[in-house]
Amino acid sequence: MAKRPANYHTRQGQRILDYMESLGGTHVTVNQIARHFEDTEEIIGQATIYRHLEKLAAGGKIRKYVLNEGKSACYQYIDAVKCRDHFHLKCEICGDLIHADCDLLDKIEKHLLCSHNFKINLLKTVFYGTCQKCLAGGAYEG
Amino acid sequence: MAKRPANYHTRQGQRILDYMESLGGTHVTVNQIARHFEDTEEIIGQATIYRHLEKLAAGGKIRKYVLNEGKSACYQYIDAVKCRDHFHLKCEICGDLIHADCDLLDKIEKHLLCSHNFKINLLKTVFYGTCQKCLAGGAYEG
DNA sequence: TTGCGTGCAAAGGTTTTGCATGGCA
DNA sequence: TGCCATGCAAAACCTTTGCACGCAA
Repeated sequence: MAKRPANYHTRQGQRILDYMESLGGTHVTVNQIARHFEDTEEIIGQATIYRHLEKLAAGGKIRKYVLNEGKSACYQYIDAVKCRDHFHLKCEICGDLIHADCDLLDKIEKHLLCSHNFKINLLKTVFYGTCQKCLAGGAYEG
Repeated sequence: MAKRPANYHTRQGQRILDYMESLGGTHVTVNQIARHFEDTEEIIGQATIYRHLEKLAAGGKIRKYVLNEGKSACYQYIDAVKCRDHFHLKCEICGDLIHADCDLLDKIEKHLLCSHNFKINLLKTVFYGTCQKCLAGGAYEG
């Protein structure tokens, strides 16, 4: 009954995944991705990029971030295996992604499950805030 | 140099503030607010609602949540007395947004700040996962 | 009277969707 | 061959902005 997408292997899907991997963890917007393929003269429609990013994010290959409200979302390649058991802190100012690995996580996970009956998905959950550097530096853009 | 708005007292501004207060801390979107005034046959333009919400948020009367990039923001009246923070649990299956209000939040907040030097932004952070209903029912919509 | 606040409509931007076609399995 | 994926364009969506008029001070 659950309609499962076939997930064909296509040139476009491969190119997009390759590109995300090649960035080594840097985040990019859809616009930047689109421009990249324009530059390399690969024709990949914007809708296709969106569709693939959505799939990749759902599958845990990449992660989607929303740094500015009206602005476009950012996507970043992650290692789904390594990132399964720690949580992620995304700095809204510098954009850094911090992989936090500590036992608070267990507590949160258990508490949400026991007290709120909520099973958290760590692949998708991101804590937004301000990182050490930006807290200290007090670097505010105009 | 800072151009300070005069902040006239107007019917619209009062009505919007009244309405936000009357909700007692519940979230609403701009759309819900607009519909409310349509229902009560108060003519208040959408732009006016946005402008007032922005002012109220800037003045600390209400709080703005940006939970999803393309989706509309949520606004919540802040009661000076019971100005409780809470966190958000978003069910990936049914889409429900749960407002969880418990003291685990304080622990998380403090821990992230003390141990990870990370100041979490609760207005933006959302915990993704599976809610009680969907865990139990296993109800998948086609 | 002054000039801010308002309402309407249009613009701006990002993301989604419809549909005919092409490509993967 | 069947069906998904693609590309193009248009639509949908939220939010901001421009402008003339009304209303608070």
